[in-house]
Amino acid sequence: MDKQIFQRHAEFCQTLANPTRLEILSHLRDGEKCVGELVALTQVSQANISQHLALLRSKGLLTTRREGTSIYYRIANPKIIHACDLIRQVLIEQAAEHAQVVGAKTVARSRQ
Amino acid sequence: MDKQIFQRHAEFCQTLANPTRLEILSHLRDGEKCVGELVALTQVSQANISQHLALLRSKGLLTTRREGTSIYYRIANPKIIHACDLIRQVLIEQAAEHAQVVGAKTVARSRQ
DNA sequence: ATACAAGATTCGCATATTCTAATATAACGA
DNA sequence: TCGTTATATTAGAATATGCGAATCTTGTAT
Repeated sequence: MDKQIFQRHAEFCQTLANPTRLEILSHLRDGEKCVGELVALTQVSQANISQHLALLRSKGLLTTRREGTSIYYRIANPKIIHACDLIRQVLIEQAAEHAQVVGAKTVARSRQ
Repeated sequence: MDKQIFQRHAEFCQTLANPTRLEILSHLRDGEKCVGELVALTQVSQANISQHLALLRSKGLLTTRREGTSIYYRIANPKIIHACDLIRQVLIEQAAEHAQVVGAKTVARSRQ
């Protein structure tokens, strides 16, 4: 089997496996933003935002553009957004299923 | 902003962020398999496969069925597969883009 | 009851990730 | 050139993750 692809796939998922990075992607979904804007939007420290941006850039998820002293980041490939949306959907479905199960159990308990 | 959703989304991605777990999901994509089969298919130690299966189950990605002493695992929600496929696609596109860039650079270099 | 086979769990170590604090760099204006 | 603003980088501590080795559970057959 080709373990290589699973390795790279895992690394990609690892890149998405951080709430701050997901929030950054979410803020960039409808257009580029500079670092300062992202800091303000997320309320996360500048250093930390910068670290996450560097990581996302190094993994090819973001690209940059300089304008004066500001650096604007934007999403490199719109499919990244689609992938995030799809995962979000699974998440919502799972939550719904879980609620159903909990609900069923509660009903069962109330009938005992 | 609702950080909660980013947190849960990140945890979900974290669950997918391991090559062995992705390989397990890949093997289960067309039907359930028991632990021993997965061990044989992946060539990973039984203890480790079991650990990964437990994690995937605890996160709601897999469900189980017992048959004698064997326990069969299967994917809980087919959308999980779709999400994996979409990420795989992004991965492939990125690889293609990267190859293009590298190719362009090589051409440029050869023209110097 | 005993033995065996299939899985699960626990422990401990090695490695990876994330964050904060401090510092560095780069562009710009006076 | 100097100061200021925007961003990047580094170091180090805290926490999380992944894995092998050993052990435990459970089901089944004798």
